[in-house]
Amino acid sequence: MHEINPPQDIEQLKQRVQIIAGMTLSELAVSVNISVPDDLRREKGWVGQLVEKVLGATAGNKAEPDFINLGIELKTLPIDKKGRPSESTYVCVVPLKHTKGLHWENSLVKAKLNHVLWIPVESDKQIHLANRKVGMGIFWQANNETELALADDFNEFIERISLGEVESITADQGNLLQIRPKAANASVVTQGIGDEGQFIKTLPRGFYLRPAFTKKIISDWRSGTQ
DNA sequence: GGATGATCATAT
DNA sequence: ATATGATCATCC
Repeated sequence: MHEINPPQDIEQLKQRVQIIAGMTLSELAVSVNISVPDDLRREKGWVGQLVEKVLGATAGNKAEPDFINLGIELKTLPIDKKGRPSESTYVCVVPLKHTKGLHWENSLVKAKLNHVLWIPVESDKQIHLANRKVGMGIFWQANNETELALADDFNEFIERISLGEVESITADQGNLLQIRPKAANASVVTQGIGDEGQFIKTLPRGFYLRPAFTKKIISDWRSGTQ
């Protein structure tokens, strides 16, 4: 089985997206010669990594959009039996130091969310993982209003982090974005800024998109208003 | 049932 | 330790 090359242009990516729409995860797994786990408990990123391979995304852990030549970020979106996103969407790690001069315009969050390819995937646990189907992919870009709202959230978070308030940020903050732990476990530490400006050891955090936000993305798409 | 905080696998 | 891919587990 050969590797699937990155799509050369967005048209080629759109073709691939159309081909996989309606297929099961089992069918996709066969096409790239990997096996389907019994469940996701020990392989939480399996669906995302499968779709990456199938669409020819550059596998890896680089802090940049998946299709770097197209400026497009790939995200699978778990969809429950009611047709709504069942989980939040991880965006990227939260910078906890070197926040000086960091703002929305030069942020990784903006770079990744500039253009997103959402691939809906059934997440209902009553459907065996292998039999869950992929939906029609959605190419999405924020409108001006949405981008301003994202920027507001982002800038407020960065301000608090700069002020040494990282440890008092909870998932309640933010309208579209939120900050939550992002680590193998609660004992992992990274360097951050403390309340007196000193370096501290703290839990790594990630930016996530709230389910209510991704829900609106797909409902807008379905109603054709985009 | 939904949201928050915790966690799992893998690569570098 | 840091980044990617996320979902799990528990509490309300």
